[in-house]
Amino acid sequence: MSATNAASAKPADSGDLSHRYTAAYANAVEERWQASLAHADGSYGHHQANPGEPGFDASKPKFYCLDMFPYPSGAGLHVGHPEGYTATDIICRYKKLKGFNVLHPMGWDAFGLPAEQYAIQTGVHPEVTTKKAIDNFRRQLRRFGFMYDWSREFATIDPDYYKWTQWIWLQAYSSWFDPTVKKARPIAELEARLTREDATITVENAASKKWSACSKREKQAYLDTFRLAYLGTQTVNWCPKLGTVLANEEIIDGRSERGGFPVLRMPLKQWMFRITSYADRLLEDLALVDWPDMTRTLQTEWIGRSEGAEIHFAIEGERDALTVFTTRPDTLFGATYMVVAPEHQIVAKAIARGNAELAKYVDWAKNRSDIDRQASKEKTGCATGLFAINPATGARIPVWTADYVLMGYGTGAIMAVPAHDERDFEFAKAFQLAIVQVVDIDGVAFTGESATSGEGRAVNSTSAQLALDGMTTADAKKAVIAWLEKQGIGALRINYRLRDWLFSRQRYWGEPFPIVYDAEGNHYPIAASHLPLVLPPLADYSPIESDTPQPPLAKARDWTHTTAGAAGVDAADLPPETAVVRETNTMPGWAGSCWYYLRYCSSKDASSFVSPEAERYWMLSRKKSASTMPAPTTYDAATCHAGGVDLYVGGSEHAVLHCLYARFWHKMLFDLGHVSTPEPFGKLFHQGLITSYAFQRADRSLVPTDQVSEVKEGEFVETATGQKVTQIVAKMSKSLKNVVNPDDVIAEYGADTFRLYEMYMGPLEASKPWNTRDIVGVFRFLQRAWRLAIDEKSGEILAAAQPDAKIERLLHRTIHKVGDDIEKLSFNTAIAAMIELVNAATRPTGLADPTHGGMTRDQLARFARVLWPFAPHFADELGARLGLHPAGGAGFFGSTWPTYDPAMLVDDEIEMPVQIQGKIKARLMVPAKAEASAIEALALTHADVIAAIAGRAVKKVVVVPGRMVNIVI
RNA sequence: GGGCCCGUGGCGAAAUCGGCAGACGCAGCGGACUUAAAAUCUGCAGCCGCAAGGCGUGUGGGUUCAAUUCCCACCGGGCCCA
Repeated sequence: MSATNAASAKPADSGDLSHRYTAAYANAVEERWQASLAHADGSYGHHQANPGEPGFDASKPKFYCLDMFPYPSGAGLHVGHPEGYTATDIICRYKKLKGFNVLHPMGWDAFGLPAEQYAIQTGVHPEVTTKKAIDNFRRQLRRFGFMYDWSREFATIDPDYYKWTQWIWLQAYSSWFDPTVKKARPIAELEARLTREDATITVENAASKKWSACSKREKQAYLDTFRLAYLGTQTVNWCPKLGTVLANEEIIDGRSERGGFPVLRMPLKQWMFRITSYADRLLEDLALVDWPDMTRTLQTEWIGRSEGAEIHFAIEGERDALTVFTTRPDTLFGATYMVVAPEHQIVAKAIARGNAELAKYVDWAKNRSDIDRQASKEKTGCATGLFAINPATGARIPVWTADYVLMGYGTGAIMAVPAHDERDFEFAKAFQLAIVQVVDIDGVAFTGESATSGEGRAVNSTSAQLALDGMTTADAKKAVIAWLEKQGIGALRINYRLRDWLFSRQRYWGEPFPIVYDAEGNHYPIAASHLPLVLPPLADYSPIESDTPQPPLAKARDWTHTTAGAAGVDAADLPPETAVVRETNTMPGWAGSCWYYLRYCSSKDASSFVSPEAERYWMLSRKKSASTMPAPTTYDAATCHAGGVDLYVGGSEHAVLHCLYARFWHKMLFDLGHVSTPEPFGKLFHQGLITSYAFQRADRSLVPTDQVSEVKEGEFVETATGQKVTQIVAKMSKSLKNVVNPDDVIAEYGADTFRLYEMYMGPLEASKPWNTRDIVGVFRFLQRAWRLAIDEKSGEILAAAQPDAKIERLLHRTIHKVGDDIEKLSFNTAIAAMIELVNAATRPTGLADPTHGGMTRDQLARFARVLWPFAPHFADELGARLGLHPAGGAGFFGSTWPTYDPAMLVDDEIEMPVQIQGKIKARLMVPAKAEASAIEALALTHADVIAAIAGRAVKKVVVVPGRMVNIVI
């Protein structure tokens, strides 16, 4: 038997295949390599040095690859986690071989409700359960062999981390958005300017006062209206069940995103972020990043910029006008009534005039939950008894209130144009209000039976004051706005759907705000030198039952009641002995994830939230077109990438909230000079959801997987009843008993097989069902590759002495294709290419010289490096047995990606199909570089072609060199 | 209701500057090896048909020498926003 012929090395009858690549063998190999990454100093894994540290190579380009860090739940890793993590691990290993400095960190998003709820039930501190969950997650991630730089690991609950979360919040608190330069600036600059100019400001009760004449309190109140983090009274979404208020973003169809509980609206004083001041930049800068179109669209819609007009309607008998926002000022003549939200202050005035019916309606409407308000199709409302004047027509129009107008949108009041708005139309019909057509839409007749919406030409829109008839919608809008501005009763206005971000939560398990209040309720920041403000332990975590939200931290009386000096308030602001009370709300779960990618750059830095040098190195880089220029020191839009992180991979469920919040924080930090780039994430990618199979009865109810049997291929019945059920794809869930535990899969096949399977399932971005039966395919691939290289009896290398020309050629192609596919994140096709190579090499019958099958040691060494990003333990083991590195330690970590010869990618001769009328009739072998005319001549003289033409006249011959020939007759 | 995305063998999928549809894997069927099975190797395999051949990328149209790919309409599924 030739030792060069791996495939014919038939296994002996039994027993002594002690080096066969079985699951147990794979597990042993993997665990040995993983154990060797535990270093003597207690650290683990591969460390990537920062600039200035020993071992840092400044000549290499950087690649910062980020995974969305997980929330460490008690349930451990889900199979969905390793999907994205394997993808980034492959790219990072590849980039490492390609000569990059690679930053690939991991950490824990560890504040949040589940741990707090568990604490409420058990009394165990959330930190205890969370740290236990983190330990388990870390163990699982290491078992996958991901090459994270564990020296940079942290959790958002670490005081050393949230110290800086609090610090960043203080930056926002001490900043304002200057609209003239469209960026954040220190509020001290605003204060200095007001002092310098001795500006006249508006104080309480709309009185005007010189800055120098203002009291300290008045100055403070004025500055507070500018802070990027400010205390605002908002109608909030109060969720009694969760015991907290929620952001608009956390509510879906009137219920909490988490848990699906009802949400009530109530006014409350809360910490807010003035994210709306960044609306335009958040919108514009989406053009600077390489993100999925879907995600960009979602953020654009979420910000919801709309151009229109603000119009002030005079109210009979009232001093103040009623202001509305409309995107269709051109329909002003059609405004036949007005509607305000029940919470609108003008309603209170109307009630004060003694309108009992109105009071009754408002009470009823206010007590309706958002669910009821949105669910009811029937229009409800009540006339306020007030009348407004339509400035265009001079007509008296009634002011109504209705719950379909929400206080949170626009100004909480609308001018109703029933002829051209569906909801206004229904309302007008229900209450017999006038309907006047003012837009003639091409091809759509206005019948009075329904509203017509869209653009057209103005009709019925001319009065002594204003003439619009005949104008296009766009022109009419401009004309109306110009007229409103001239009259001083309105103006062009840009409105956003985006609201300011409610940042307070009535929760325990979150970052405390570094702020205290004096007896009068004035707020004072805690100096940075007193951070972190550590979360105090509690004995009882349960929510405080109350009509109003009561944060659990209020129970920590010893902590909340302190003095200004002890808390760390600047003595210039407040004498140190002054009694103060701490803020008892905490920050939401989003806080920690808004900047964690920055902390990874220098996660142990004690003197700043991120070391400026490390931040600049990892976040700032040149565009490809400017790659020959020296490394940048400051951002330059023409030559630098706007986004810092080179690749960010995570689920699309974070496409709006997390990715919008992080951008907002990043832009604030950018404006204040703390980070180098205007955007945090250059390229964003969403991996698809891993689903599972489930079974459905005829009535569409679902049956847990363990209650179903397969009677024959593809046919399933419910075991208990014998009734037929259909196999469908569904989300993994405990109730359906179709959740796959990664630990089990690794035990059965090894981590390398798990990694390969998830990458081979399909495109990374696609949602795909887990099919346990398919795993064996990639496992067999590894077994075949192993057998190709290793003698299963001795464990020694089994290599060909001479390279086979065909295999060498295929190897070059594989190196090329796998590298290309990794860059495109097309891992399934990369793996298919490697399988083809191994199949060809293990099938000596297909080779030119069957006695020289398999691969040489040199070929195996190149193959191992191609496989390494995907199945690192396997590849490192193979590398060690080939003598390329020691059997343990870094393996191929410091190696290079194999090169290929472009000449090997093209064949000398290729097969081309010849079609007649689009049907293939013959196949032609032609030289790869043959001219079209030569191919045509060859085709027309081919016997099968002549037969197929059967003497008919050839009208046209289309030759696409390298592709095909089509003959038209 | 509006917007976006997706429909390819029994299954996961591949191929889209328009150019041989179904690479690769699973499941399936046959053969070799084996007392047998597993494992391995090897062959077959879109559908109809003994074959020649025909039909095939959700359905119907269109553009083109040529359409999974581009355009229109519809059907089905998903996601987001109302």
